[in-house]
Amino acid sequence: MGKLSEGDTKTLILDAAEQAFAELGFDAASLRRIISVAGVNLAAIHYHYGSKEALIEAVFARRVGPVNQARLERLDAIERRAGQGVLPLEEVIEALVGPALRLARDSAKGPVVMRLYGRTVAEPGEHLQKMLSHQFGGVVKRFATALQRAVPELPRDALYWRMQFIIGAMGHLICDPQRLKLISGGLCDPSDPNTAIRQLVAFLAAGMRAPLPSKRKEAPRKR
Amino acid sequence: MGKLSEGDTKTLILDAAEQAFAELGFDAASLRRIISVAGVNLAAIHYHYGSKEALIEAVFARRVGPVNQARLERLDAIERRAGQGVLPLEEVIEALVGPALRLARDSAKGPVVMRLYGRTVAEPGEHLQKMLSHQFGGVVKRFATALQRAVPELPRDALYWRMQFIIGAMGHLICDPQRLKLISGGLCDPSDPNTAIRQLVAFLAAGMRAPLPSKRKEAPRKR
DNA sequence: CATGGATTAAAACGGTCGATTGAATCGAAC
DNA sequence: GTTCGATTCAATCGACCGTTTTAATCCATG
Repeated sequence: MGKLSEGDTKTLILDAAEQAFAELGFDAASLRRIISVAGVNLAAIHYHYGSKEALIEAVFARRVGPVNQARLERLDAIERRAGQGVLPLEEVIEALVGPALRLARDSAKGPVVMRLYGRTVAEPGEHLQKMLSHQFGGVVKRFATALQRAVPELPRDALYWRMQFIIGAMGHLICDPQRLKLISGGLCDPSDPNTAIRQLVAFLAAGMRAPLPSKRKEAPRKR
Repeated sequence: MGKLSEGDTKTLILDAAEQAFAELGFDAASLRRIISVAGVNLAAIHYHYGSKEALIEAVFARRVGPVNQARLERLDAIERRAGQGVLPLEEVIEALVGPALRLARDSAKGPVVMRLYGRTVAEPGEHLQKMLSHQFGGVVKRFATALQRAVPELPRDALYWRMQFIIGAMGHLICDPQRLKLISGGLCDPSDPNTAIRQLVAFLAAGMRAPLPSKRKEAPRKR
């Protein structure tokens, strides 16, 4: 039972794969590049993981598992504290976006992990999408009911629309932090998770509390 | 001077490539699949476009150009109407997200175009990112100043943070409309651009008007 | 030291990719 | 009707991909 973790081939592969996937994307990152960075043999990947798809899943699960667990634990605490009453909206949103954004600070990997994490959402391919549904399905369901309890007067269709907006804003911030620094002229530093979380939670909570859009005025196109 | 447009090889390639890129992603969509759908020869792609990269750029530019033009025209009209006063926030946001979301209705292609359009944001690769900066740089700058004029009391750093959230929410909605229908159990129909725009604008406008996040309470992690 | 399962190493397999070549075909101008 | 540039075609190139195979090496156990 190898309990060796430093220099362990399996972990070396995982680290190099994570780096390569985040930098180049899942398709463009070849196994040969990964093994050259990891300093191991090509066949080791298939020996330890079986296939490239399984390697992708392993890389993904290592990071997403703890994040989703942290999300659910925070949500548990919030619900326990609130009892039967309404849930505090800001805290629910923070439980959803906080652990993901904080991943950049907790891990020595830094922005690399963020890009990997956010990129998967937009990636095509049946395999990745199945994996996403499997990994996030439960979390999405739990937070849907939690958000409903946080803004009880919100109709269900608007709730789902706004959840989609939350996921999009969070995912884009996670996926591409460099663009923010670029367009802001260096004014905003996306690698600081505390500022990012504060700004994001304030924005999203206000969005969740927005009055319902008026039904009419749907096609005022010139004529 | 070929003014023939129906059955034109160049256009056939462009249409098939757009379809394939949207469905499979830029890397996974091979030129051989594109030519088999278009019913043309493999060499025709290189004859008319020179390379796969150039083809991607052509596919992208055909759709993004008109969208960005529509955005700027709408913004021009808003600024003209407002004179020196503050700009109406909802209309500025609608000018930014409306043309992109409406692309699905205006084009016969439907959701295919949406997925292509949104996917590029999250894609890695130096070439695509250069292209993005070139295509969107001006639009981002224009809308940054316009949004500043719409919420004058907002500090500049918060403005850029919130612009990033706007782009993320819009991009995710454009990129992956199916997930919304899935998680909402069919309650929300993302292919209806009017509803999508109404919901998105209401959410984003409220987010832009959100009070500034409090500075403290930044690390209450257990200890 | 000998042994046998676990791990690593080197080499090759079949396949697909983007790109290129050179000949065949088309179509308008003379 | 011939000519010539524009376009299409089949065939192929070299490179790289993920995967597999087979042999060498390690290492705890008897």
